[in-house]
This record gives sequence, C-alpha cells and structure tokens, in this order.
Amino acid sequence: MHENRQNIINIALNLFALKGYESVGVQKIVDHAKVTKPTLYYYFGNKKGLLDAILEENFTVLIKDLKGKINLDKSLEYNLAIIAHSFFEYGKSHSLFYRFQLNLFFSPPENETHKTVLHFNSIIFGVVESVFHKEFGLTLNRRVCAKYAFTFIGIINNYISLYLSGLLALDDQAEKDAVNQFLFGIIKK
Amino acid sequence: MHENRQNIINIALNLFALKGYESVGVQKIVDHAKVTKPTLYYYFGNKKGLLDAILEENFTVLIKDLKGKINLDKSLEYNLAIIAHSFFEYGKSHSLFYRFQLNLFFSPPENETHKTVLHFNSIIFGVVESVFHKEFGLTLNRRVCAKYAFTFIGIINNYISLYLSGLLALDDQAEKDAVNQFLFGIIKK
DNA sequence: TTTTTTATATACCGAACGGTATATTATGGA
DNA sequence: TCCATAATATACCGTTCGGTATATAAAAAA
Repeated sequence: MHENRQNIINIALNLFALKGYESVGVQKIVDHAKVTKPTLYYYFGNKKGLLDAILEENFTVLIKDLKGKINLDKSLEYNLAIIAHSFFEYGKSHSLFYRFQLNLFFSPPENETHKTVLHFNSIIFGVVESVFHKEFGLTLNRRVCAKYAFTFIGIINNYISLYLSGLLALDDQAEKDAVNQFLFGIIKK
Repeated sequence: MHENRQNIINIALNLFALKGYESVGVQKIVDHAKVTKPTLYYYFGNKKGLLDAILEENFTVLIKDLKGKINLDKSLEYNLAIIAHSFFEYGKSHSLFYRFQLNLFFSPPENETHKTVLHFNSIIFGVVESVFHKEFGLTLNRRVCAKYAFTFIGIINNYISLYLSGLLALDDQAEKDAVNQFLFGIIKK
C-alpha cells in the first residue's frame, strides 16, 4: 500500500536533484514512475506538495539525528565534532537530496521553493546555535552566536560541496579538518 | 544604438535574480523591456545566449579587479585582505548579480546554466589559488592549496550570503573578520 | 537615388506546462 | 452481497514555453 507514493517521491528526488525543480515537469515524473498524473495529484495535491513531501521526509532524518546526538553538558569541541560527523554521514547517505537542498537554499528569494527549505534550515540552524549559546551565552551576545552557527554550517556545507564534486572524501580527517578550520583557522593544526 | 540590447540585459538580470532563470520566460522579459521577441533573438540568438551575455558582462568586472589588485610580491595576509575587499565591494555594487550567480553555482550539474557559471568560477578560483601557491607552493602540494582557495572563497561567499539576507554589513570589520576566520578561526582575535 | 544592412514588429508554430473532470477498478467493512 | 471509499486511468483543459517566418521601417553605403 502506498508504494506508488513512495516511488513517486524517490523518482522525483532523483530528477529534481539532477535537473532542477523547475526543469522537471510533472509528466516526466509520472512517466519515470510508471503511473499517471492523477495518481500523483491524488497523493500530493500539486507539484509543490510533492516537493514538500520530499523535504519533510529527508530533512526529518538529519534533524532528529542532530537533536539526539548533541549533548549540551559536554564541551564545544565535542559537540562541533558531533555536528560535523552527523552532517558528513548524512551528506554521504543522502547525497542526492543534499545537493538538491543546497540548490533550493540558494534559489531566488521570491521562489516558493526557497521559503520551504528555509523553514527546515532554520530548525537546523537553531540546533547548532544552541551549542554556541550554551558555550558563549554569558559572554557574547546572540548575534555573535548566530554568526558562529552560520559560519560553522557554512564551512560544513563547503566540505560537503567538495565531496559532492568528487574532490574530497568525507572521512574522519575531514571532520577534524572542518572543526579545526572553524576553531583555529589554517594556521594551527 | 544598442540601447535595447543593454536594456534587455538589465531587465533580464533583475527577473532572473528574483525569480530564477527557469522561472522567467522570454515573453516576460521582452514585456518588461518593452520590446518584442524577435528583438531579443536578434541580439542574443536564444535564451541561453542572453544568459551568457549577462554572465560575461558581470563576471568580467570582478575578475579584472581581482587580477589587477593581487600582488604576489606581498604577504598572504595582504592578498587575502585585498581579495576579501574586492569581493565585498563587488557584492555590494552587484548584489543582484551576485545572488543570481550563487544560485547558478548551486544549480544541478546537468543543467546547462551550471556549466556556464563554472567556467567563470574556475577563473576566479585560479586567481585566488595563485596566492596560496606562491605562499605554500614549496611546502604544501597543489591539492592543499586548492582546498585553501576553495575554503577561503567559501567563507567569503558565506559572508556575502549573510549580507544578501540583510543580516550583516560588509564593512571593514567584516573584511577583517572573514580573513581572521580563515587564518585563525574563532579563537584568536 | 538606389541598394544593402540593421533593427524592429506582427503573427504564428508545435510542444510542454500544471492541473482536472470523469470514468473505472480494487478493496475493505457492514 | 452490497456499498463506500481508496486508488488508478483516459482524455482533456487553457496557458505558456522557446523559437521563427515574414514583413517593415530606418539608416548607412553604393
């Protein structure tokens, strides 16, 4: 039951990630999934509903993982390593989705797709920011904590982008490199 | 003479940056520019030709500025500051284009638009990499220099993204912050 | 002045777009 | 067994897509 629903989601993610959301028509999706248009519209209402389902399904995995593994009683270094590890493992296991999600994040602000992905990104951002707020909340204001979170996630995404381009392996060394780049820059090793 | 050509370029960049290349039809461009389709096709051949003209016109400015200001006889810190300054000034004076260019860079790899922007990005990348190669070329291999260049540009883009979202001012302090983040991380100030 | 080239408009093309009215087939409960 | 609902298909909707054949106006060259 509902196997068509899941199949449509999988097929659509593949096409979206490879060609872009706007470049893939509903007809092409249902052709690849070997169903017809009314089936897709029965499950998702419209094309945007299909996109929402894809985002919901895939982002939930990462968000739950991050929330479950972060431990605010431990050190900043510990939690940054945990975050880097979660992101990198997720990037490897959901590489198609990660590429697609990056694409949506950098899509134009008036595009409806941008706003949807922003919702999930702000959740992730809040989780990462909590780590900095616990560490620096008494000495630095919230704006600086937010900037740290944004910068750290930026460096993480930078590494994952390199991985997605085939230029880097997301191994233990890369996790350490990312955290060290953020904490100490390129000078100290 | 050719005022229609330039007008089409300006109008199209505005629409592309706000709604996305795929989401803006040729008809909408010519309507806004108050010309007709054959005029656009006379100057640019097709929609992709229009995109190429936009990229060429705008990237040339940044690339020439970078090449002109980098001085390989001076220190790494000096050149990184120069690069950050050029990027930030460019981001402020060409903010619409910068947003659009980021969007294209993160667009799906099979999309034709991605490949075009990659060409200009690799030129910029080469310029930045030359700074690291001059500094570390004897002690570090090319892969590490390339990674440094990629990371530094990533941090720069991170800052410009914050600016484009209205979350940060691209002032002198931001330039220093970006370079320090790259060189020394968040610890040393 | 005539001719050629440049620049623009009218009117149209087939294909693809997102979406739906309606019919049909399964399926599970009463 | 009957009926309601869930799930799928056929065939179609108006609109917009990128692109063009053709005509025309303006300007430059002959």
